[in-house]
Amino acid sequence: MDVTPLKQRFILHLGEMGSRWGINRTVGQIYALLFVSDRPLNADDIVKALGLSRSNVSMGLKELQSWRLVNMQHLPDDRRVYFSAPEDIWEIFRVLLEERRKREIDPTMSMLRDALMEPPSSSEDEHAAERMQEMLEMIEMTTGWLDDVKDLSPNNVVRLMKLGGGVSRFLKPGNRKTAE
Amino acid sequence: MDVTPLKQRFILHLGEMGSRWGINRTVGQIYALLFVSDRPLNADDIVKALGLSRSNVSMGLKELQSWRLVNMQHLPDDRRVYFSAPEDIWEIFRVLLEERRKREIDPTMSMLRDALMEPPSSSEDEHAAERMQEMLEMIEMTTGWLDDVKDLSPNNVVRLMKLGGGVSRFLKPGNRKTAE
DNA sequence: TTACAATTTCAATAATTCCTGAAATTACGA
DNA sequence: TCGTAATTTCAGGAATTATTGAAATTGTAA
Repeated sequence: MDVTPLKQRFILHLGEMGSRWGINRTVGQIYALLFVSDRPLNADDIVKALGLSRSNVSMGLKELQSWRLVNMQHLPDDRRVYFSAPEDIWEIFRVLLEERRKREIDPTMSMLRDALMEPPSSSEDEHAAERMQEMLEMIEMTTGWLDDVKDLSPNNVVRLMKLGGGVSRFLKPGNRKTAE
Repeated sequence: MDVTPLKQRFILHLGEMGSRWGINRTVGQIYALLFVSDRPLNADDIVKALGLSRSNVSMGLKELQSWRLVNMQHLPDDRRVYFSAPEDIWEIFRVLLEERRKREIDPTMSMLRDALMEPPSSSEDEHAAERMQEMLEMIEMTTGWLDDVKDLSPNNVVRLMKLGGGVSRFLKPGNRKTAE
C-alpha cells in the first residue's frame, strides 16, 4: 500500500517528533497513518504502508492501545482486527493529557506525598521539605484543575480556550470556588 | 559532599522520571539537587554530591540553561559559576510549559501550516488534509490560550486553578472573547 | 603577557532502546 | 477437535543515546 506525499510528510514528521513525546518513531508513524486514514486499517495494511516488520507493528499498536489513542474494530467476514484513531480531536487531546499526567506527574505526586510524611530532621532537610511541599502543592492544584476541566464538553473546552487571558476578568481577589 | 536521605530520594526519583520528560537521568538529578538546595552550587559541588563526571555535569548544566530552568551567579572572591533553581514554583511551571511547547508543539504547527498550503489533489488527500486541519486548529487554539494565560500573575494562575470546572459558569454559548 | 583555575569540547565506549525474524500462542471456521 | 490465519512474544543484533577522560579553550589575577 502506497502513501500519498501529503500523508508521507505528516507520517515522517510525527515519527520524528515521537521521540520528544515519549513514544518511539514507529509508534508515532503508526499513529499518524491511522490519524489521516479515511478508513480503519489492519496490521498488514500498516506493514505495507510503512515498511515495518509485522512484530514491530504489533508492539506499536499495543503501545497505542495503552495510551488509549486507537480504537479496535472488526469488519464483516474478516477475522483481522482493524484500528483507527478516534474522530473527535478534542477527545484525543483530553486522553493525551490524561495519559501524560498519569505517566509523568502522578508518580512524582505519590513520591512527594510519601517522602513528606515524616518531619525533617535538620535545617537543611527543613528547606528541602519546604521546596518539595511547594512542588507538591503546585502539582495537586494543576491536576485538580485538569480533573475539573476534563469533564467539560468539547464545545466548552473550545470556549474556554477562546476566553484565554480573559478569565482574569473573573478572577477578582475576592472570588471563591463557590462564589457567583 | 553528601546528600541527606530525603534529598537523595527526591534526586533519584527525578532522575528516573527524567527519561519520561525528555531529559536524561543526570540532567534530572542535577535539577533536583539544585531545586532542594538551600544555596547555589558550583559544578564541583554537583560532581561531589551526585558522583558524576565533571564533563557530564557541564553538559547537564548547559542543557538546563537551554531549558531556562537554572540561574547563574557569581559569589564574591570566587571565580567559579554558581547555579540555582528559580524560587517561584509557578514561574518554573510557566517556563516548563513554554519550553515544552517550543520543543513539542511548535514544530508540528509549522509543518501543518506549510503542508496545508497547497490544495489536496485526491479525495484521499482531501480527507487527510481535513484531519490535519483539525489538528492544526486544536494546536493553534491551545497555544493561543497558553500565550494568554502565561501573562497572568502567579496569584491569578492559582485562582484560575482553584476555579477549576467552575469556569463553565462563564462559558455561556453566547460568550465572546470581548463580551462582558 | 603569563600562569593557572574553571569550563567546555569531543572522540571513544558504555548503556539503553529499538527493531527484526523465528517460534509460540491465540482465535476462529469447518 | 483440527487446521490455519492472525497475532504476540522474545532473544539477538542494530541503532541510538548517555557518559567519560583527555585535550582544548576560556577567563582572570598578578
